Amino acid sequence: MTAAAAALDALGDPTRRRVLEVLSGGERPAGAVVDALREHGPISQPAVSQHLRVLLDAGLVTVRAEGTRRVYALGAEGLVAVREWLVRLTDPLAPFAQPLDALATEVARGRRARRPEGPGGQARRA
Amino acid sequence: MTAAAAALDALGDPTRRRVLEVLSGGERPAGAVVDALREHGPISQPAVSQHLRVLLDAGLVTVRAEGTRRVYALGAEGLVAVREWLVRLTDPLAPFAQPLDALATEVARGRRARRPEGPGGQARRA
DNA sequence: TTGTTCCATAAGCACTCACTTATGGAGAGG
DNA sequence: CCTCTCCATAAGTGAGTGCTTATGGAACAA
Repeated sequence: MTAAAAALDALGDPTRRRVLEVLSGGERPAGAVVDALREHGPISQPAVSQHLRVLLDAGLVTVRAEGTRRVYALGAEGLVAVREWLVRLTDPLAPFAQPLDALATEVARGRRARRPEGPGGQARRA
Repeated sequence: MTAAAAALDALGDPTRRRVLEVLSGGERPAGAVVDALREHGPISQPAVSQHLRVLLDAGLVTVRAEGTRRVYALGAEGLVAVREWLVRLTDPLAPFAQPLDALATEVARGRRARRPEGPGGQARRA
């Protein structure tokens, strides 16, 4: 939910997406990410560091200290949140996963389509 | 690719995400989208129209003219592009989908090459 | 015709945010 | 100790963009 929001906000930036694509090749220290990004165009080390911070806060990457290096890797938490948000959008049944029987009943019963009515017509809707 | 980039850029805005969530309940004319968004806070009709345009360009929604109304619905094109981008990130084999035979060969050869024995052998490399 | 509804576009503005340079802390080694 | 490498943070700046109000076109009704 709000995790998906943070992740999708982070994915809104093309440079951050490229960082993730770099990390999809395996974990790398921050410096290696900088080098990889520089093959697509000039960018400063602090810029990459700031992007990594945003991705970290969004759960899209993880960090591990190794000596003087900070090794980054793809983070399942954020990626799963995005995937679930997408599924929820597409799959109309997902929000009703709990009362599954009630939903099935409604679907079976339901083909007599009713259009929303006019004045005062707030129909019974489960 | 660039379709995923456009879609992810569009998904970077919270208001646009809410538009998609509204449309996940079924297709709606633009005015109904405005009404739905207003339940979360004040917003102008042009603002929603501009967001719908961005979503349309990104393939995340489709439009259909119906009389004087413009009926919007979720667009598969953009959503699929995002899903595939996510899969490509996570699945390390995806980039090698083309030379599938070569990959299979490599896998088979790897198994043949190392025939570790007994209980003690733990070395497992990917 | 006139009037009304629905919606997109134009123009302008404020604010976010991605970038830069400068700086300093933490670890490894001489 | 000192030095070098690696990296994060601070501070400031410019461009992008999401918002607003104003406007007009298109379809339908009277």
